[in-house]
Amino acid sequence: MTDASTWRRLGFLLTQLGTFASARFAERVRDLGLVPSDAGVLRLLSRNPGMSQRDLAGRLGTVPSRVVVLIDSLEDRGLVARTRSQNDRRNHELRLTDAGHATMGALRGIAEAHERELFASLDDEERRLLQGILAKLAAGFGLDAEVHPGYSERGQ
Amino acid sequence: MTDASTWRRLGFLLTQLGTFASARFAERVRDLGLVPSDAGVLRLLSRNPGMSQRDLAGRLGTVPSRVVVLIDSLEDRGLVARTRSQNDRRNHELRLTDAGHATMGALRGIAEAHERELFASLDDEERRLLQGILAKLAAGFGLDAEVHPGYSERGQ
DNA sequence: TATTGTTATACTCTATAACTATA
DNA sequence: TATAGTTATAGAGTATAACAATA
Repeated sequence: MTDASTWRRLGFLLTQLGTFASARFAERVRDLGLVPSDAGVLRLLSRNPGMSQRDLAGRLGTVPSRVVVLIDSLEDRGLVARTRSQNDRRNHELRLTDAGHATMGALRGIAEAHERELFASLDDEERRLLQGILAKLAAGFGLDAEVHPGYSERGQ
Repeated sequence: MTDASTWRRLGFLLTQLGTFASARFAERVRDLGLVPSDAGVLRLLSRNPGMSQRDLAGRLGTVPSRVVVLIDSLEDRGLVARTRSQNDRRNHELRLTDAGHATMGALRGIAEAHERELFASLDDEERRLLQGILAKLAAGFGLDAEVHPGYSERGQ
């Protein structure tokens, strides 16, 4: 049995490191002129081209009116395009533009550099163990493997 | 060498799980009528009674004006008391009231239950490994062992 | 009548700057 | 003149509700 101080420290560490990792990622994407929520939207649209705003809201766990603001901003910067669906003209189909795909490519590079930086102090065995344990925890809590958090309520 | 998809997944998992853990902790402390930032302040004051607001701001990584709001709220609820320092009447010495100590006790119980819930799916060996790896990472990034994140800027 | 997206609006959180009281 | 704390204020992010277009 693990003692109480270790019990306490584990959740604390997870929260601290998760926050640290997010903040560091935010710094990096800012170099691309993006905020973290932009990055998540681009990622989701690159994998699911043609998604409607409503689908996107559902997937991100937020409300449609928030998606309007997110997409307005990305559209203004020429990274995402809205086109009216021909099947149902109420829908907007969302897709990355060419510039959006290019930014998405840069984002992949940034994500990889981010990972390398974060886990540079671990050896291969430690990384493998950490990956296994964190994946087990995430699966247990039903976390969506494609969606970054931070689209609803206030982050804590 | 670990392959690229594993690299990527690790930081992603850390952010997801950290956010999940914070959100779950926020739910639990809400049962005590607190928000997470209250919990961190109570914790710090219980270990450092007599702290000034300026010291607290520095420790939390935020600005003095934010501390005013945090302490106002805790004082209104009778959990923290301000007393003018006799050495330097510009300073407020901050201390938990009796009710504040009682709430702090309840908070310890909640923190422990939180840990048990989060890591229930792991066996002792996995917990030990996770603890070692996370502690190594946190130390490498210079994270303060006593301070929860979330007092500056916006959560991500 | 129901649904998609939009707008208007309000609320919370946080930071900056000006202010007061003490030193 | 400098420092601790406070107040006023402004900005960002997010949600709710009312609305227009389409089904």
